[in-house]
Amino acid sequence: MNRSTLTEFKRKALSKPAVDKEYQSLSPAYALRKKLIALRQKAGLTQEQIAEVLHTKKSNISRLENANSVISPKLSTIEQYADAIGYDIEIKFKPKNHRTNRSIGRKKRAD
Amino acid sequence: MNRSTLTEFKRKALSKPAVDKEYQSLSPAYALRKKLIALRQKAGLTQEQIAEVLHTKKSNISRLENANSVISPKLSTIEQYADAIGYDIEIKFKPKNHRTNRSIGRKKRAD
DNA sequence: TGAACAGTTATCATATTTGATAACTATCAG
DNA sequence: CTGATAGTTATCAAATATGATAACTGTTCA
Repeated sequence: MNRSTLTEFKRKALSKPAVDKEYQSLSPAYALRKKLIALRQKAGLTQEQIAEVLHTKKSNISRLENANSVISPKLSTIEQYADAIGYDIEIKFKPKNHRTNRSIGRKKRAD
Repeated sequence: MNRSTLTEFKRKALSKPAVDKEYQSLSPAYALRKKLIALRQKAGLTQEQIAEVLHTKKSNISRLENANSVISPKLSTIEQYADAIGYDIEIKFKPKNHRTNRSIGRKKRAD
């Protein structure tokens, strides 16, 4: 119970490693969560406020936004979230063999 | 080889009541299914072929594509379907009050 | 007519998401 | 420190999507 300056010490000691960086940016699920968070903050809303609009709880909003959760949300859930922050959604399909071929990895010598 | 899938498609499309014409085109779920069907046929695949790739059954593919079903598919399901026909997906967010400013409504003086 | 093909629909079991609650960390301000 | 705010995580029950099977319609072709 008694933690005076120790608390401040610990909070800095344990910071999140930047493990997931470029990797998951390819995953639509990951990209989605980043967008959700960005748009919500841009709208100046808290998770709790969104939860209220959607008649649910903030913990559920957190789960939706958080990449740690391994859930794949329903389309309607994404839709509702988007609606709460004032957006419509659209699902775009882009051909897989779209070679952007541009500075994706380190260069490899073509032999 | 293209027996009459196109014919069938058209028949279905045209037999839809006019009610869900302009209406549901606003629904992402509806737009999605239309895209799924269109892209699959463009890829020259049958529901059964897609089912095979995804290790499932054609009835499930039908359910996914068919607007009659009131299900809201998971993001991962859409992803897998897209993958089977050679596409990646991306979810786009567009502001609800998107003033395209272009002949949508009458102009009003912004004072 | 009949067989093969493509898609639909119904049903059930299983898997997964979602909702609700509660406890927790962390930050900020008095 | 205390309280308030924002977000996270765990857990369980309830809701819903998905998988599998089977029966069905409609089309095409011989």
